[in-house]
Amino acid sequence: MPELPEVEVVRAGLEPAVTGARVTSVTVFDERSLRRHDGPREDFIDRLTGIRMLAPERRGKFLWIPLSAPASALVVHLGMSGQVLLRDRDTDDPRTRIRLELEHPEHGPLRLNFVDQRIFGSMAIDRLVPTKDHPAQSVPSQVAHIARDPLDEGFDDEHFFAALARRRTGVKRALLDQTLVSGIGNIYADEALWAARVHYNEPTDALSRRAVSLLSEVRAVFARALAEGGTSFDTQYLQVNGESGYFARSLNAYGRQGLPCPRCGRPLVRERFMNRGSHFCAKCQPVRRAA
DNA sequence: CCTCGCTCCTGGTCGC
DNA sequence: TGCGACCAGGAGCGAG
Repeated sequence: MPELPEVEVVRAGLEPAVTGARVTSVTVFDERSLRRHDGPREDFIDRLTGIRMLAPERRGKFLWIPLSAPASALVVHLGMSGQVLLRDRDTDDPRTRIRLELEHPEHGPLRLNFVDQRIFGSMAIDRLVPTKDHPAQSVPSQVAHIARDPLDEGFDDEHFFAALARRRTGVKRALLDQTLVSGIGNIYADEALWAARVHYNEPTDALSRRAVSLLSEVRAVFARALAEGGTSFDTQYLQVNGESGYFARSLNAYGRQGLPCPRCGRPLVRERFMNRGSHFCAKCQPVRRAA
């Protein structure tokens, strides 16, 4: 499941390939992948064809490529199973929903396949709007309600702690709320909670200072995943061009139910929560109640 | 305004 | 061998 680190690897891998490239043709194989586009497929195709792409940007799990048409961008969300694959002109991929043919001034012709098995992801053309807290920056309108992510220079730690404490809910639900803090999905939420020794359903207003270590662990988990994703151009290109699209992770809690906790040895537990799995150590992450 | 549950989706896997 | 049930979960939406 692509969360912030995976999306960032895609963004970085796309950057050298698409920046300055011109879109020569667009094919929409499945209109459901345009669910978030405001208009029919013809509108999407018309607005993209012939346009030039600028350097890709990201906030949380949202990725967008600003376009030469003023104040507009191609917004990409990978959803559960989305991939953006850079190919040569002759290569196709199963379950390609949208295809862009590009012409790059240096790299020549390039094919960009948007592949998505479960069609939770999407592409859309959207307008860019200034951000509230930093009007010199702009983001797509459909990203404007998303909070900054913890790797964003503009992320305000104290503001986050205050907003977290005001919530009347469990901490994992809060971590997954992209309007509070963006980029965290189910896997890295479980990993950060395990590292900070916090139970997933602990009330946010009971965290107190452990919220500080929780945010710190979120950043550490992201940093490790990014390090695994590689930072060289070649590695990034392989990710974007690769078969799976996602790099292998070393996980301590997620998906490890029944296996020993790497910290205390007690078998890890998996419970259903919010219609998905929560993986944790019942000893290291005991249930606590509000103070 | 806030919280929470439902819905969208497909393909791999499992059990009968 | 075939087929139905189940499972994975990000994000938007509407109910309360």
